[in-house]
Amino acid sequence: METINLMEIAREQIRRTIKKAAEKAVQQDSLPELHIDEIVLEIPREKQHGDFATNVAMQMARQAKMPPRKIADILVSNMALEGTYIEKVEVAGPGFINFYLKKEWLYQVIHAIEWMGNDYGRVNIGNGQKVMVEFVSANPTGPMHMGNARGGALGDCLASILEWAGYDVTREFYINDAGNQIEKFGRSLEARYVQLLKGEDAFPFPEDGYHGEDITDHMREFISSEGDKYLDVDSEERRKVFVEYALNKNIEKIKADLKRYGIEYDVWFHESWLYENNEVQQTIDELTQKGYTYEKEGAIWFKATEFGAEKDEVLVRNNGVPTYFAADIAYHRNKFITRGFDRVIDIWGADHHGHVTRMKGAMKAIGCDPDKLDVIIIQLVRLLKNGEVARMSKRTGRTVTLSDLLDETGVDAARFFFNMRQSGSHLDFDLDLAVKQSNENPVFYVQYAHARICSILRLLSEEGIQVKGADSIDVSLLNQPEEVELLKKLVELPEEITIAALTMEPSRMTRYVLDLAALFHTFYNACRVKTEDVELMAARLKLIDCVRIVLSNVLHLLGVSAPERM
RNA sequence: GCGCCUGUAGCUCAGCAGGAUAGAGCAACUGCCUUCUAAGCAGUGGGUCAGGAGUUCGAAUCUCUUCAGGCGCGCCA
Repeated sequence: METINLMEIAREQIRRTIKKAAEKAVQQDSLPELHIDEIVLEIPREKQHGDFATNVAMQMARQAKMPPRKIADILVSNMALEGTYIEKVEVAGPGFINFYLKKEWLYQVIHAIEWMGNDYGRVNIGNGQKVMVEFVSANPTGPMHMGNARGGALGDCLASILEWAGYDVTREFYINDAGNQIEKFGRSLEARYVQLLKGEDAFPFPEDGYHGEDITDHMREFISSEGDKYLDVDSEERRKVFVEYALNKNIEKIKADLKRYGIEYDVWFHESWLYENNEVQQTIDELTQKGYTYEKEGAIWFKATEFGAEKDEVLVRNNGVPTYFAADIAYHRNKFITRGFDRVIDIWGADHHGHVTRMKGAMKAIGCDPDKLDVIIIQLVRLLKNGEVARMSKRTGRTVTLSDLLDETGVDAARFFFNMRQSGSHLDFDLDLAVKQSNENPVFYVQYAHARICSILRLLSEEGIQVKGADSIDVSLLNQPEEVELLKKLVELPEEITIAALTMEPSRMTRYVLDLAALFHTFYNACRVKTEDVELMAARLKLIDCVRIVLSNVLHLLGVSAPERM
C-alpha cells in the first residue's frame, strides 16, 4: 500500500539540503571535509525555533575545530532552498540551525488524509515481516485477573500498531493445559468433589492446591448434573473427568471474556499439542545432542549458565515429567522453526521476568537468534476505589476479575486506561475515574471531541452543507494558530505509529489522541465552523472532518469506540 | 547476598539513541454559555528531575555510587 508521511518527506528534504550545503562549503574550502553518521532532526519544543532543528554544527565543532555558530552560518549561507518546502533557515542559540517550513507543506496533510481515509497513519516499516504477539495466556485453572486485563489491552493494541506499521501480525494465546499445574488442578477438583458430598474432613485438600472458590463452584455445578457417581471411581480416572469438565469451562469463559474485551486471537495454542506431537521430547533431545544438558540427581538439566543465566535449569524432573521451562523452549522452537516467524513478542507479567534470560539463552542453544524474541514485562496493576486500594470485588467478595472490571467500567475505559501508562511502570487504575462522565476522564474527553465533530457535520449536513474535496477548498484560509496546531498534529500520526511500533509502546497512541483531542477542543472554542464566510466554512469543515478521521483511526486502533453522539 | 524495574509539581504520569526557558492531566484559585454539545475553553500559582560524583560546549537523559520502593533468584508456572 502506498503511504504518505509528510514528516519523512520534510526530513529528507532538509537532510539533503544540509548535505549539499556541506559539500559546497567543502569545495569552497570554507569547511574541512568531515563525516557525520546521521543528521539528527528534531522538532523544537518552542514554536519560535521553527518546525525542525538540527545540531549538526555543534556536532561538527570539535572535528572542524571551529565554533559551532560559525559552522552553522557557513552551512546556512550555502543552502539552496529552491524546490523544497523550506521557507527560511536561521542560526540560533549555541549553534542550532532552525528550519521553518512553508504552509503548503502543512496543507498537504488534508490531501493525504482525504486520499488515505481510514488508512491514514499506516506506514510500512515492517515490510510484511511475520511477527507474533503472544499475550494474556492466562492460566486456565482459574479466572483472569488485572494483570491479564492489562496484558490484553497492551498486547492487542501493540498487535494493531504493528499491523499499521506494515507487519504481518499473528495474535496468539498459549493455553497451559498440560503439566504439573493441571495435576494440581485435578487434585484440587477431586478434593472439593468429595468434600462437597461427604464433608470437609472426608478428603484432605492438597497442600499446593488451588484454594479459590471457583474450584468448589465447578464441582458444585458438576454434582448438580452428574451427582455422586464418581465417589467410587478410580482416582486417576475421575480426576481426568473433572479436569476435562472444568478446564473446558474455564477456557470457554476466557474466550468469551476476551471476545467481549474486543480481542480476537488468530491462534489458541495448546501446550498439550507440544506433548502430543512429541515436540517437547524432540527439543530436549536436540539440546542433549548439542551437549547443553547433563544429568544430576536423577533430573536432566539445561546448561543455562553457558548462555548467561545465573544458574542451570531443570528440564526433566527426577520423576520423568518435563518442566514448564522445557515445554516453553519447545513452544518457542515451534514459533520460530516450525512456523517460521521472523519476530516473536511475548508479553509476560512482572513475576516472570526472571524467566527472560534463560529463555533467550535457550533460544541461542537451539539455534534461534535471541534478538528476534522480545519479551515485554508488564508491571502490576493496583485498583483504586474511593482513593483506596481495592483487592476484592464488592459484589462477589472475591478477587476482581476481568469480567468484573468490564461490568464496572466498560470496554472503552478499560482498554484506554491500561494503555495510558508505559508497560514498565506500575499502574494505578482508578475505578471511580474510569466511569466518570466528565473532562477528568480521558476516554470521554477524546470520545467527546469525536462526537462534537460529528455533531457539527450532522448539523451542517441538515442544512445542505457537505464536506468538499480537498481540491475544491482554499486550504490557505486555515491560518489561525489553533488551525495550524491542529494540522501539525495531524501530520505527526504516521511518525507516531512508527515510533510506537519500534519502541513497542502503545501508550504513545493514547497520548497522541489525547493531544489531538485537546487541540480540537481549543480550536472549537476559538474558531467557529459555521460562519457567513462560505469559503472559510468549507475549509474548516474539511479540517474537522480530517480530525474526525484521525481520531476515529486511532481510537479504533486502540480498540475504543468512536461515538457519533454523546 | 546477587540480578532486574522504578524514583520528575500536592497526586497520577510524559520527556530519557544528550540540546535552547523541564511539560501534561488532576487537585487549588480566577474568568468564559442569547452563537456548531460547558462531557468544553482561557488564565494564575506550583520543581533540589531521590542524594552525590564523573563524562561533555551542554545531563532529567550517559557512567559510577548512595538511599528509598517493587519484583525475581523452586525438580512452581
